[in-house]
Amino acid sequence: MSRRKKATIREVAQAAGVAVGTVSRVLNGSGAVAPQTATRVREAIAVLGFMPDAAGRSLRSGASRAIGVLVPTLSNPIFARSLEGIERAAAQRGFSTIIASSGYAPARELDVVATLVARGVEGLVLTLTDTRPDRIAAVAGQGVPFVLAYNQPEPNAGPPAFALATVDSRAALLEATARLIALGHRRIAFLGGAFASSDRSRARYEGYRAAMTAAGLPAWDAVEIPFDAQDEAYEAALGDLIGRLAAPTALICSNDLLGLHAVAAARRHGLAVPGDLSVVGFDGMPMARIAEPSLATVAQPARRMGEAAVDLLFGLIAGGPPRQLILPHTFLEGGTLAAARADADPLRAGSAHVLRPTKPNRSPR
Amino acid sequence: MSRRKKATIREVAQAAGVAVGTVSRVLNGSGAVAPQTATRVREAIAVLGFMPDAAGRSLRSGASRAIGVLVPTLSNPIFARSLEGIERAAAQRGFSTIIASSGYAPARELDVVATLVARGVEGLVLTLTDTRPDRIAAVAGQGVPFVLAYNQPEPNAGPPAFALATVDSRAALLEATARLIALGHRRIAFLGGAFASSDRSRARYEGYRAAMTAAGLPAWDAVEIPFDAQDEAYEAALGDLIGRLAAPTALICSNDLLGLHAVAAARRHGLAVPGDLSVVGFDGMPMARIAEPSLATVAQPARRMGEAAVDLLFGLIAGGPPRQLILPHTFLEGGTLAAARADADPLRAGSAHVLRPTKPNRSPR
DNA sequence: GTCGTCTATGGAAACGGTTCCATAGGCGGC
DNA sequence: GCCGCCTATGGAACCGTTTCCATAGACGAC
Repeated sequence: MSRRKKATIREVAQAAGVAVGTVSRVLNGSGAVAPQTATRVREAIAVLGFMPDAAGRSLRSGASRAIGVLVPTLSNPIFARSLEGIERAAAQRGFSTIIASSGYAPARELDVVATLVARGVEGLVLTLTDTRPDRIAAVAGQGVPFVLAYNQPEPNAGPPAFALATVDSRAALLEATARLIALGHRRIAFLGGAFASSDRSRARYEGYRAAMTAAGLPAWDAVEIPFDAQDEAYEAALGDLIGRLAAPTALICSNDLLGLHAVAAARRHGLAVPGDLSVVGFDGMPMARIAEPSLATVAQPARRMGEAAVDLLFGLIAGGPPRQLILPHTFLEGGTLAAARADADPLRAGSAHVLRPTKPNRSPR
Repeated sequence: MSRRKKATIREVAQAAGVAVGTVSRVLNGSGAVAPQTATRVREAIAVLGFMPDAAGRSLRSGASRAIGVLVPTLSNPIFARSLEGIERAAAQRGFSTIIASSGYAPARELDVVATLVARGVEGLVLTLTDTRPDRIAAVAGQGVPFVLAYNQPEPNAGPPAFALATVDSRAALLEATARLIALGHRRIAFLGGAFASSDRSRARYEGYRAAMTAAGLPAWDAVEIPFDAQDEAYEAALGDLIGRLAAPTALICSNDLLGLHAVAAARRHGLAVPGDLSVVGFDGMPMARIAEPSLATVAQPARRMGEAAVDLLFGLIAGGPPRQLILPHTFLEGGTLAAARADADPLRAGSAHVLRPTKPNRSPR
């Protein structure tokens, strides 16, 4: 059943008693082939277990039937899920998916893209760490169609110069922050991934800022957390926040992973969530939703985003114009959300902030 | 800076005033090249921004510098993390990673492998859904070196016929089950992924069985959950278990994803974890560890397993014999673990099991 | 019957590299 | 001073496929 050595198109041609060109035509349905001949060829293919070699095909035709994907990391389930959408949508068109990750390192990114291009991918789905115009131009200079996914470059006047599939992070966070304000929160802090590695984090912070400003509240400086942070880093960051004279009563996190870690860190600091601190995330990871308390969050359709990005990409490959797609987000209520306590505001209540013990209740290891 | 059209080796040769063979030699460090000539060639390469085309290279030399990876799903962070290890270890050797997922469908699996092989990958890292000898033979028949990761085929006498990197699921679950028994649990149920799609799930069940039998306790039938299960499926499965006259006081799950869902489902059924039900998972997902209560689990070194699999693979590619590597697992205590309540055993306490209300405490949506 | 058209097919060139073979020149040993 | 070997390099074959061109034969129109 299994062949020792891979059969070539020449062997198939010989077995079927036709020329290699004819086999190729049968394979690709390109030229006219007599039905009877085609059958004979197909039989030979089946008997020999022939599969066309991708390298030979790609070399001659330039069609590798593969797309390249760059994500910052596979450890964040949101990217993993979007990859599932990409992989499925590509496979549906007979395309393979070559995956690479940048590890959130802007410096490696362009090299990785170049490697993918050298592999002959026909298109790229990229989540870049850095989306300044010159970086995007550098990618465009590779001459391969590409779609940005999850990215949130500065909006640009005129027709779009590149394709994009994303949610409107800024608007989503504006909305989420407004919810917290409506719940009576006044001191709302923002915890985000490093701005240098994530335009999403930055866009979300801007949304937060805009909402705070609109409500006449002071926007806090963003607390940036590196993407490879360990538990201790979260704990330290949170300790810094709650140690302040006027500690926040709510915390907005630029993704669910941060949100879950923030909840855990708050707990270790002896804060009740949502009693002492409300927390909101971003992404809508299923695992954050089944946590207790469930994480309030802005859900984005990750899988669909992956599929949409591939759709856009094949539009480009077919010669269409670059389109920018904003997918809908949904605010999900959750157990980490509560109204601000009446006594939470030291200015209003006239009481000084009470410092809590730092780590009274560390959970068992 | 960016080239409109990709340069070829012939253009480089012309620019440097040498033959194409010489450029190739510089590129691969294969033959002897005068330092001065090499410099000239390297300059031409830099000026033209030349990158060798993978298809051409692969076609002639058979060296695609790519490996193929098959995982059941990317949605389980354990595979995503192992992929990070694979990707990194491969990239370190200048290899790209082509990823495909089977979606836990045994039927698709062999096709996917064939597709990867047709792409000319030089090796495969596979997590198969089905590891019966004939399936492994079918993979071996493709003539490409491969390593199984995470898989747990029936042990075989004699020297190993294929390479393997895994933890000893059976031993790990034997140990975990023994821990529960030591905590006084007698009625311990097993919740696993569908056996038909996971030899790990099966091996873990066997470990559980062995431990129960060794302790003179009856082993329960495994409750199998499909891998695409929704919340409702978990709830139903758990409802069935706790609705029994002699309900379990502990639950062993074949992975952390199941474990987290089981904890959530138990909560929705009004059971306290670990008060009414202890839960143990498998994998050591970071997210399960920061949950409250933290999930007791058997941790496996996912990233290292990915790296180890690639090491084994390159051993094979270099012509070495297939090696089988068992990585160490660690039992992690967690908040989902408690001693069995004294009144938990209806036989011993002489009291009938009290049926609890089914869904009194559903968490907010 | 001749011509033109159309279909089915054979055969060869081409894709962009690597690898092998041939060879020119330099150099040391005798 | 000749021979042989070694180094550096040129040039061509080759990998497996697609694509293009040529052609044989069938068939309809006149």
